Amino acid sequence: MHEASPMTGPLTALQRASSVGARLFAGKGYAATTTRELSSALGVTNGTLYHHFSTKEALLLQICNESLDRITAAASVAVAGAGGGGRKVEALIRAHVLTMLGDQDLHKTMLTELRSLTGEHLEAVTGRRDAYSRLVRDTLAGAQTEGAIRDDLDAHTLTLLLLNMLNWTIFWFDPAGRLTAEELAAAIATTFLDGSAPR
Amino acid sequence: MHEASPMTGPLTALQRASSVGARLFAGKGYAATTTRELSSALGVTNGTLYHHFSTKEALLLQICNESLDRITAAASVAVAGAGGGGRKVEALIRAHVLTMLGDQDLHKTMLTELRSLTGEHLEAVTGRRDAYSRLVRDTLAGAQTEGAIRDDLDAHTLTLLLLNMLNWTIFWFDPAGRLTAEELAAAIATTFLDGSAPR
Amino acid sequence: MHEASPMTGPLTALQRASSVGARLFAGKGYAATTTRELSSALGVTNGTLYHHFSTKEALLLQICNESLDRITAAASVAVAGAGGGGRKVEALIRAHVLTMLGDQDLHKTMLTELRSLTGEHLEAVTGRRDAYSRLVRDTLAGAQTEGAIRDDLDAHTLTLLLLNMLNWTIFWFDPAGRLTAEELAAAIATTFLDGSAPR
Amino acid sequence: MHEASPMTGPLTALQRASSVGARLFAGKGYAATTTRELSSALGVTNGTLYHHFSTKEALLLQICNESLDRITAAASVAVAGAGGGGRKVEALIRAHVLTMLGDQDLHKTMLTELRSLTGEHLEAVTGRRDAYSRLVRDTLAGAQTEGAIRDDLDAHTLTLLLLNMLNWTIFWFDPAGRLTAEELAAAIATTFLDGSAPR
DNA sequence: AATGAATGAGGGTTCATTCAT
DNA sequence: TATGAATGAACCCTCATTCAT
Repeated sequence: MHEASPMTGPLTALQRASSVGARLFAGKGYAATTTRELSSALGVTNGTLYHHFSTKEALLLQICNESLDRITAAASVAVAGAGGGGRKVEALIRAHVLTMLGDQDLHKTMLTELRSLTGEHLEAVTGRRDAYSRLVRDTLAGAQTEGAIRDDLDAHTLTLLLLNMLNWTIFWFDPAGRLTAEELAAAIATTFLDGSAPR
Repeated sequence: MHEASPMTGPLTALQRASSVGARLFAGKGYAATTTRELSSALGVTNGTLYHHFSTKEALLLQICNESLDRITAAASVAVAGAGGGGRKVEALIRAHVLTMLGDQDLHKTMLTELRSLTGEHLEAVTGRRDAYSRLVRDTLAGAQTEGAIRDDLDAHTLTLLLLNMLNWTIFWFDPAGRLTAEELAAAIATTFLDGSAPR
Repeated sequence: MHEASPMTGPLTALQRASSVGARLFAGKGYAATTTRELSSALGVTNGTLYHHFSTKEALLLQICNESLDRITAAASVAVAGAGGGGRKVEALIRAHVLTMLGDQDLHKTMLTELRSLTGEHLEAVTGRRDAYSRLVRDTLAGAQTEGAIRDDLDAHTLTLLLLNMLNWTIFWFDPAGRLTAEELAAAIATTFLDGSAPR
Repeated sequence: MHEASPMTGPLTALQRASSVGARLFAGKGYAATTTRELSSALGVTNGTLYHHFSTKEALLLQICNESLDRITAAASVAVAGAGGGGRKVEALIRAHVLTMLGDQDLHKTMLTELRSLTGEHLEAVTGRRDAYSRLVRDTLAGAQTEGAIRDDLDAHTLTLLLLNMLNWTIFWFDPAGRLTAEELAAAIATTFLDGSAPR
C-alpha cells in the first residue's frame, strides 16, 4: 500500500520517517525511544533528522495526524457508501479494523502515545480524535433512529463500548496469527450487534 | 503488620508508594516519570525511595503484581460465587469493571506500562496476566458448554473481544462522569451478551 | 599471629575492623569500597560501624598507623639486635619483608591508599612513613661508614632503591606461591648487597 | 591525520585526554576522579567527553594501552640494539626508567589503576603487561645463559626483583629533584648488577 | 541538505553520614 | 551500644537539541 509503486523511485529516508518512527514508538514507547535510535533506523545522521523534524515531538505529531487522517477517511468513505441501518455500523467497524490493522504501528502510536504531545499539538490531535468519535456516535445514533440498534443504551455509551472493542485490539492482534483482520472485523460486528448469547 | 488497620494512623509515605507511583505512571507513563517526581510526590527524598525500592522498575513490578492480585482475586471470587450459565459471565464482567475502576491508576499502569518491565520481571507479570486471561476464557468456555453463550465464535476469540470491551475503558472512564462503574458494568454485560441490535 | 589466643575470647567485630577493612581496601581500593561493604563484611550494621569510626577515613587512618607501628617496631628491633656492617642491613630487609608479607592487606593499604587521607591525618601518617625511611637511611649510612656497603652512591639514593625492592613486592607476592617470604627476603638481601652479576 | 605534526597547531582537547586523564588518575586515583573533573580539566563539557569515550573506563583503558605500547616498544628496541650479556640488561633498565619517567602520570596510572578495569578490558591489559614481564625475563634468562648474570637465583625471581626496583620509582621520583632520570637508571643498573656491597 | 561534534540539563542510582528509636 | 531508615549531594552517563562546517 504505502510502498513505492512502479512509477516512483524508492522512498527517501524521510518518507519512511513516519513508518520507522511508528515502529519504534509502538515497540518501546515514545519516551523510551531516542532520536539516535530513530536516525539510526532511518539510516541518516542525527543532524539530518533535525533538518526534517524540528523536534522529536514533531515526528509524533505527524504520525498521529497520519493515523487519524487514514482512519477518518476510511470510516467516512465506508459509512457514506453503505446502505442504511446496521449496514453503516458494520461498514464502520470493518473500515476501522482493517485500516488500523493495516498499519498497526502507526495507529498504536496514535492511540497510546498521543498523551506525550504537548500544548497545541495535543489539542489539535485530541480535537481530531474527538471528531472521529463523533463520526462513530453519529453513525450509531443514525442506526438508532432507523431502529437498527437498540435505544435503551444511549449513543454516547454505545460509542464508548464500540471503541473499546475496536481499539484494544491494537495491543494483541498478530497479523501472523490464526485470525485474519477480516475475520476479526466480522467477529466484532457480530458480537457488537448480536451479542454473544444465542438467539 | 505494616498494613493500615482501622486502629492505626495514616499510611507512611512508603506504604503509599504503589498508589502514588500508579498515579504518576498512569498520568504520564513510566518512562516519562522521574524518580525525583516519585520521591517528591511521596514526600520523601530520592535516597529514601531507593531505601525501599531497589530500582524504579521494582516499584512498577509491585504495582503490576498488586493489580493482578486484586483483579484475579475479585474475578475468582465472583465467578465461584455466581450461578451457572450467563450468570458467571456477568459476575466476571462486573468484578473486572468494579475492581479496575476502583483503582484506575493502578490497573491502567499494569495494563499499559507492563512492557517497560525487563527480564524476569516481565516474564513473571506476563505469566500472571496470561493466567487471568485463562480464567476469563475458562469462564466463557464453561458458559458455551452450558449453552449460555454462542459457540460459533470460539472461546479464545470471545475472550479477546470481552477483554477489549473491559480494558479499553481504563483510558476514558471518569469517576465523576455521568456513568457510574456499576452502570458501565451492566452496559458492558448487556452489550456483550445480548448485542446492540434490538431483540 | 593476630588471631584469638587460647587466653582470650573471640575477637569482637570491631577488633577485626582493621583486618577486614584492610582486606577490602587492598582488594578494590579505598575509594571503591563502600561503608556498607565494610559493615557487611564485619557482620554489623552501618550504624554500628559509625559508633566506632567517626568516618571511613578514620578506619583508613587506623590501618595506616597500625601498619607503620608494626613495620617500624619490627625493623627497629631487628636493626638494634643485629651485628655491625652488612648484618644490620640484612636484618632490616628480613624484618621489613616478613612483617609486610605477614599481613599483606594491612601494609598494602598503607602503601597504596595513604594518599586518600586528608589534612592532619595525611600529615601524621606521612610523617611516620618518612620517619621509617630515615631509619632505613640511617641503617644504610651506618653500613657505609663501617665500609660494609659502597659509598659511591649516596645513602639517600640507596635508601630509595632498597625501598623499591622491598615495597613493590606487595603487588605480586603470593603466600601460596613457590617462593616463601623467608626465601624472598634472602633473595632481596643477596641481590641488593651483592648484585646479580657473578662475583 | 589527527596527530599533531610540527606544522599544526596545539592539540585539541580530546587529543590531550590521555595525558590529562593520566594526570588526574595518577594524582588521586581512578575511582576518586570524577568525569566532571576530567571534562573540566580538558576544557570541554561532560557530554563532549562522552562523545569520545563511551565510559570513564574506556579512557583508563586507552591510557593503559598507551603506557604498555610505549614501554614495550622502548624496551624491545633497546634490547634488540644492545650488545650481548649485561649490556642488554642495562639497556632494558635504561629504556624502562627513561620511558616511565618521561611520562610519569601515564605509567603510574597503568601500574596502579589497572585493577579498576573490568572484564575484557582487564584481561587485555593484564595480558599485555604479562607479555612485557616475559620480555624482561627472557632478557635476564639470556644474560644468565651468557654468564653475564648469576644463575643461582632463577630468572623468574630476578625478574620480579628487577621490576620491583624499576616500578616503585614511579611513586617518588621527582623530575625537579636532585637525581635525573639518567642518573637513576644508572644507579639502578649498577645496584641491580653489582650490588651495594663494595667489590 | 547533510554531517557529527558539542552542549548541558537532567536521568537513575549510590553513598558517606546522621539520627530517632 | 546498636539499629536501620532517612538524607541529599554527588556520581556516571544519556539525551534532545544546536551549530560550524
